[in-house]
Amino acid sequence: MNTKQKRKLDKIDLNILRTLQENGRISYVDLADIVGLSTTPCMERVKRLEKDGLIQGYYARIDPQAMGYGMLVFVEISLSYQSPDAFLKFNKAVASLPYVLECHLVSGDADFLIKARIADMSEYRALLGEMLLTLPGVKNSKSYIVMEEVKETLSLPINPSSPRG
Amino acid sequence: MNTKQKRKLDKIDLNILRTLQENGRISYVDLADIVGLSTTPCMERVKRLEKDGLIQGYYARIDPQAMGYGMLVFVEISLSYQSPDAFLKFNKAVASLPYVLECHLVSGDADFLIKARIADMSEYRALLGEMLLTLPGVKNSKSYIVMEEVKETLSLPINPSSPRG
DNA sequence: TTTAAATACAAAAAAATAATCTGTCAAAGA
DNA sequence: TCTTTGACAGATTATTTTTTTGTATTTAAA
Repeated sequence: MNTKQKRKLDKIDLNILRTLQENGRISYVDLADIVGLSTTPCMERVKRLEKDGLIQGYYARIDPQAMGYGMLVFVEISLSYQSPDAFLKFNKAVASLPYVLECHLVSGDADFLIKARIADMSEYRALLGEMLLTLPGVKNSKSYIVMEEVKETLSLPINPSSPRG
Repeated sequence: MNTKQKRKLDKIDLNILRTLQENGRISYVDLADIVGLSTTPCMERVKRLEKDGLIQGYYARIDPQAMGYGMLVFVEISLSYQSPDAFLKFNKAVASLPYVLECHLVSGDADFLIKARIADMSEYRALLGEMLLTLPGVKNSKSYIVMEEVKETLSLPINPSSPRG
């Protein structure tokens, strides 16, 4: 197993996670202050949380608009054959597409749900026509073009009762 | 305007953004080394990129599974009335729901597309029945339950030709 | 063309933080 | 009780961040 937690997460650990989740570049000094520890044990906890895989990485969020990705779109994809091999091939192909930020295998009407950022309509057409629809085994697609991003966050609700699993 | 770029982004800026996007906690010393500057101008650039809104924040990614959010679901929501007021009310209500990580106003069959993480089926039922479907003006919904997360990243493709806008 | 102002940079110095080390305390088990 | 283990604070050292200083280059005005 990858996520082996030898020790249970206590309130302080959850506080650390909650804080880093919102402020990934906070100093250990400030973090220690927030969670009520001195820096040494605070840092030890962070390192352990990283090692145990609870903290999966630190990322800066870059303004998509400013990078020329003014358009956000979700695309449903259905495959002709739902064989394991077809799924595997599709997975591999789609994961390497740079515009594709997310791809999920879903139950329901479609087979895959893809989230992609592109510059504009012409790039969207290119993405769909030249990249997605030409992937192995694709039958059809349906797109949801985002008109307004109401909410977008990575932050999970972390409170004293988490984790609940 | 919020994203006022007084200066155009050069190759070094893009390199900084690309690096921070993947490693949000890198030190300025190391970052400067990567982009080929000394620490002072490197840090000045980062500060400016933050001030100008190109860097929107730094975030640690926490393992959802370990936090008790083993289930990922996308929910399409249609409203009965597509009035601006109805949208506004729905926006406000859904943005405050903790399980909802994303909510987008979309064109296409549905009105909103929501991404939510919950613990399990019973929490999903509660989310749908007690939170989403009781929001003002909701007509109906359709869910895509994620069986496998093929790809999930925040990283935009940033190369020397970006931004292209 | 020359001068002045602005910008970007490197290098050095100061301040702050990260990382390591040491010792104490408390809990768990022999 | 004694020992071991784990978590912690405080001190120390190493490293990084931040500020300061000075230089080179560019831009705009004289």
